[in-house]
Amino acid sequence: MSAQHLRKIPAQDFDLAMTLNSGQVFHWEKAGDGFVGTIGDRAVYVEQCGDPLFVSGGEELIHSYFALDHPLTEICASFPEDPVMNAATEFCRGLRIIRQPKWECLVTFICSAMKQVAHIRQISQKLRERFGEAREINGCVIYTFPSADRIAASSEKELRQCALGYRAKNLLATTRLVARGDVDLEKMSVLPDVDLRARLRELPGVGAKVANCVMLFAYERLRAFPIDVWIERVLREKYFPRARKLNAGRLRAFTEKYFGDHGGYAQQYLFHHARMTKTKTKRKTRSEKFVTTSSVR
DNA sequence: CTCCAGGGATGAT
DNA sequence: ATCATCCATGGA
Repeated sequence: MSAQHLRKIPAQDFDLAMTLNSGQVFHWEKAGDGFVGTIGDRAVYVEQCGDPLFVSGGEELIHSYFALDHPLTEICASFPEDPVMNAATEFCRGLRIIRQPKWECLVTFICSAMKQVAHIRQISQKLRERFGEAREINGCVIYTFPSADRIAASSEKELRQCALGYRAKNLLATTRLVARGDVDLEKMSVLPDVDLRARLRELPGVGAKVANCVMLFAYERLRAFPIDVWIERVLREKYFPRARKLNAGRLRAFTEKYFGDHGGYAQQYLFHHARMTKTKTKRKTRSEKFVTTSSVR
């Protein structure tokens, strides 16, 4: 795309590439010097050169989607002061929690159960290609995220062809609740955190973790603290290095009080930092495993 | 080949 | 309330 067709958006304290690659959204693709993707039913191109963004596809929409109005300095200043949190905050400078469409976010995280980020991207892509609408931008063909009505008109068999596996049944059940109007995701915006979480968890395929992801990434509930295998590993290794009887309830109680009003942001920084700095440990030999496990006793 | 992944539903204690 | 087991699929 030639530069004169792009509009400039100021974007201080924002890292576009890190935000899109931090495991909160899964459909953006590299294109030229930037990324193409959809925001709702709009196709968008975004690239970052220095601080500002250069975009085509609707400046106000993009400004809101990437949450450029979030006071990132204040948010980071609200984090607890400890070495683990400080390292993650330094590493994730410019990473923002974006405002995703609710339906799209809910479906994506129902599909995320026991899946690697790379595979969630594949599932998202297949759902879009099969059920969404094509859009063309910057020489790329991309697809909108399909509506609840469109997915409700499909079958479990069709969904399984998108590599959904056992998640297909839950996704279809939740889709039908939304398509029939039994659940109104937009109206749920007015609910306080506790009630919103409870309502989300009534949906098939939505447990504590997925509910918190949807609250954080689509309902802008910045306290919501999803605990997945990565975060649980960080908490156990870094914050409770020698604790026994550390169950889910105990972890939840700790995270809710320790990480504060922007716990969701803190969680995302810990998550991304842990994933990006993971050391590809050489697989332990049988004898090493024996020494390790026996020394724990 | 094996191991594991941004977990949830279910049933047994 | 808390815990064990099963669930599909594919990347590493």
